[in-house]
This record gives sequence, C-alpha cells and structure tokens, in this order.
Amino acid sequence: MDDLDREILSILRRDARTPYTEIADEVGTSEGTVRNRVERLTEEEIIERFTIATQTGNVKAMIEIEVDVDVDHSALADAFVEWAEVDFVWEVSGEEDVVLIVDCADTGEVNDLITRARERDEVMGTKTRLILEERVG
Amino acid sequence: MDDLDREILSILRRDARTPYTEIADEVGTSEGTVRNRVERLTEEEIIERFTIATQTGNVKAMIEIEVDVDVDHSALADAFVEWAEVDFVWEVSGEEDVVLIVDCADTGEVNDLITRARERDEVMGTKTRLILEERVG
DNA sequence: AAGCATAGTTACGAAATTCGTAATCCTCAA
DNA sequence: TTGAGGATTACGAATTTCGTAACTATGCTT
Repeated sequence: MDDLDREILSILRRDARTPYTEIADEVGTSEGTVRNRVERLTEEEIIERFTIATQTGNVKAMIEIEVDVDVDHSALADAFVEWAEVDFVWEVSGEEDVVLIVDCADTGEVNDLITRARERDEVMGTKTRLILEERVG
Repeated sequence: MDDLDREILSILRRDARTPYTEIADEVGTSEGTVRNRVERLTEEEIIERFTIATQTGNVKAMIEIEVDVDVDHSALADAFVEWAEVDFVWEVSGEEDVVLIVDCADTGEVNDLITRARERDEVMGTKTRLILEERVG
C-alpha cells in the first residue's frame, strides 16, 4: 500500500466507473499498472467490493439494538440483514449492541422496522437516530 | 421503481461491475433496457454513486460525537470528512450528535482520531464503538 | 374506436474499455 | 556485475458500453 494505491482508491471511491486509462492519466502512470494494482488490491481485500450507494427511500437511520447478554449476536445479525430495508448490520463493542443502518421510504417504515426488532425476545431495547445528512470521505 | 429496478439494484449492490448484458440475462431482458434503467436510476439519484467498499485498515469504528447545542454541525462535519480515515460523517437526530464511521490501521489510530476530535472546542464528548463484524444487505 | 403522444424496449454498428500476454525496466542481493 | 523477481509498459484481441433508430405497449383525447 503506497501513495499510488491510495490515490487510485480515492478516485474509485468517488466514482468506481472511472476507466483505468483515465485513472492512469490522473495519477501519471499507465493503464496496465492501474489494472494490476486494482487487481492486487481486490485480491488483498483492501477493496472489498465494487458496489453502489443507493437511496431507495427518503429516510436513512441508525437503529441501535440492545440485546440480552446471553444471546447469539451472530444469528440475530443474520436475521436482520435479510430485511430488505437494511443496508448494514454491525456487531459493535460497547454495550452488547447491534446497529442497523437502514434505508426506508418514510419514517413510518422506520417505525415498522423498530417494532419488528422489538418484537424479538432477544431484543431488550432500541435507540434510533435519523441520519439527517451524510458526507462521504 | 418496479421489481425489475429492484432486481438490477440488488445485482449492482453485490457487484457494481456486472456488465449490462449479464444483468439482462439474469433478469430476463435486453442490454439496452438495463442500461436505460441504470441511467434513469442514476439520474433520479436512487443510485447515488458507483463506489468501492474498502478496508484499508484493520479496525472500523463508530465515533459518536456530542456537540455543543449552538454549534454549526455542518461546518464541523465538513472538517471531519477531510480526515483520511473517515469514511462517512452523519449528522443525526437524537442528541445533537455527529457520527463518524472510520477505517483505521489499528486501535491506536482510532484513539488518535478520538483525541483529535476531543481537542475541538465544539466537541463536548465522544462515545466510540468498534465495529466487530459487518454484514451487508 | 381511431389517432396520437409518451415511455419503455429492442436491435445493431461504432467507439471505448478491459483483458491477455510478452517485452522492458527497476531494484536489490549475491 | 549479474541475475532474479516484481512492477511497468505496449499492443492487439475480446468484450462492453454507447448512440441511435425502429418497434411496442399503454393511456389519453377526440
């Protein structure tokens, strides 16, 4: 991981469709070099995947879920990630919590998700924060 | 936004490099249709951007930042997003907070970030959660 | 019901990008 | 100095994307 790698990553983060030739021009090298490096970065899983950032609905939110201490987080997380509105499920340190990042049509839908989460026995409580503004680094 | 759109989005979320021809085969339509729809979805900003998910470091974390009530969140968020290790900055509802999603080389680097955040006058307090496990929806 | 407008879909050749591969260049160590 | 290994460059072939025109379906108006 040198500076050239970092430059390439930063360009791809902004627009993953930028052609190798254009990246090469921008960073001052050849298409093949950019290609090799992107392939290497992908193999090393520094680039986890090429993906799209979507906003299918109008409301994004963070739902923090407090779970019972003796519960299998992993199974719970697996269940949450199946929900269509859920973009990410994070198991986090701190207070035995799981955090959902969701993308909903409206606040009603956020509320539905919270209700569905609370219906599960393993879930002791939830705390929701609407994401009002997102900046991408 | 119909089911065809949703199928296309789901394929692109898994791998944004999937060629239109391949998506077309998978969903049972033609290359042109997929292309038109991706273009439309991009214009409507349902697809916000094509990007890469990276893990440059070994530690991802959520840093929740409590800010003084009369502070301009937006300016603060702009400052944070410039930090190299910061993937996202969210202004959230709940407790006048800003949340940083960071990707660091190690826990020491996370700690540095927290220290740097706390050095700012506007910042009243922070709460950090390491992301131990991430699932993608 | 016919006519028309609009959006969506299909088709196809042209342009651009990616890919495979071999040659070349660097750097470091023996 | 020489050799080995990795990175970079070069270039033609394969694939994908793009521009555009024809076609289809749907709904609205008269």
